[in-house]
Amino acid sequence: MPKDRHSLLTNSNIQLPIRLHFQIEICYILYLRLNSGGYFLMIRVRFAPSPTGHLHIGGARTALFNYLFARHNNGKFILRIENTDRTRSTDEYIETIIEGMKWLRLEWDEGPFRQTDRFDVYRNYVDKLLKEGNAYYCYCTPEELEQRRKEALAQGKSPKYDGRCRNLTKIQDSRFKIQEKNPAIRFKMPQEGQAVVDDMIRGKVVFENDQLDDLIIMRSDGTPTYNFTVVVDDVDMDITHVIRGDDHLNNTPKQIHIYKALGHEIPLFAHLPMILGADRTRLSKRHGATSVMAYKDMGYLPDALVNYLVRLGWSYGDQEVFTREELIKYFTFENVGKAAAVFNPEKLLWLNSQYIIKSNPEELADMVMPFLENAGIIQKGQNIDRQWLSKAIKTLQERAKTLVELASSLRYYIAEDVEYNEKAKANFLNEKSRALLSELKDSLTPLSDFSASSLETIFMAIVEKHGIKLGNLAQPVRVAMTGGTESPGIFEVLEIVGKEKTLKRLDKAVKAIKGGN
RNA sequence: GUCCCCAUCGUCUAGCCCGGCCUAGGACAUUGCCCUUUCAAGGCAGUAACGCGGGUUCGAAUCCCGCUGGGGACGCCA
Repeated sequence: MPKDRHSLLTNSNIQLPIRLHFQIEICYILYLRLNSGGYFLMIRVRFAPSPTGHLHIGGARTALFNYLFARHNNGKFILRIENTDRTRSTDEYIETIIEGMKWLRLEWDEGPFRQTDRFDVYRNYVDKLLKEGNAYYCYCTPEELEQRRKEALAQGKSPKYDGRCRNLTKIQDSRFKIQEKNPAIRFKMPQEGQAVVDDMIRGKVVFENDQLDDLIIMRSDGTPTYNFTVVVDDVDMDITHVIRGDDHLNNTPKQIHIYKALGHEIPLFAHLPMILGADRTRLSKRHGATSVMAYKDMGYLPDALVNYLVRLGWSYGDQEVFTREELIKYFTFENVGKAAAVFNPEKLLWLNSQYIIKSNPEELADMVMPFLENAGIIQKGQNIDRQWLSKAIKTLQERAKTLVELASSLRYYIAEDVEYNEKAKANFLNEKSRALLSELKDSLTPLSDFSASSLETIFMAIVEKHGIKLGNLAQPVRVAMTGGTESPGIFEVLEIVGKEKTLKRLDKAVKAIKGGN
């Protein structure tokens, strides 16, 4: 296996078109297969969230692309928790992130690893850099640095670190140590030449090294920082492809130099375009729900959310709806776009309705239970005939866009009684319909086969007898049965509600009209 | 201020690499019609986009340059 697989990709100094670049990458993989006696590159990717908040839409999309890329290539997907910021990271957030990943079925192969468990590893690498002259102690205080940054910005200058501790003499250094100043440790960034990021989405992105500053890799309290730990972990975990948000593109040249200082080959990168809110700024709480679990609570199906998220930046011709298997089969970075995407809740809602239509009623019955409890339609632990519930759900599938809506429509099937919508009552429960409702009730009373088809026969007989349209009978019945004017076909509704409750509700409607007048 | 990224309907996108099959396709939303016991679902039709300016070329959404616009990054955050 060649030591520097990257040289194959970076030797050419022309700007490669992306797709050509891609072909080279594929050739490279084939090359490995051919030249390594059956061994071929095992793709290893990771999702590395910081537990300073819930799993949000953007993070979930990043996780999803990592997952799909790994599965498509029979590689490994690793979950790593980046919690070196101990002041903001919490275990609760670690749990909710894991919960979100599980809900979306983004199964990982290794981990979750926590960076806080790996501090000795980072310490070793820091010592190595220090010993080899690639890092140095910095005695500037955060306050001083903040002050200088402000000044530079005010003067319209770059807020880059001025490097004043970079070349301290041994004497100066030990003088500071005697003063018991706790130093941070900075990485010595090359100041000449360029760093080239090899990106699967954007091609080669060139940065001038003199733009880069000596970043802090270890805080004065001895904890390591992100740009350092991310490289150490990716090296340690043999990550071959770093797939993450666009907002990290600017960090990448710095990380590349750390890879080099560590003597490790550089992975391939994929910087995904951002997800924006309706105002085209970075998606945040201001734009509505951003946490994945909030969508669960709003009655979205995980597969619908996954399907929506994948289409933010990725496409496969004109296809909109994908099974998980199709996603894995079709996913490549060749079809990932470069432009940021606006999160559109309406399209997500449409996809969700499509997924509800496609689902088995039995599956929906399971999924809707918590929502029924939440809405107080059934009590916790209350027994409910699943077969009957599935039948009821079947009539509602194409009418409910979320599980919340589904639960709420289920109310008139399950509850003992219904409450009338005022407008519906005024429009349909009147003197004219009273006789029809009463007649229907009488016709239904002796009926033993309470099925939709035999109910239809009875309805049609009444309609014909009076020379009216079916709607003239159906709408008042609908109000009597559901309290409102919208429902599945009236015969199905009656069949599912059942004879006993149907008669009761018809009776109540007739009485309501009498009482009302 | 500096650096980086991006640019097709209101939104997600196809087409761009390899210029002509583009009178720019699909989807969401929206409007109208059909179906219909209501509401949906479904079907059909409509409105709607290559940011601007220069090149290159017989020919540019597609290649090149500039501009404009948008986004992101510049932490002892990740």
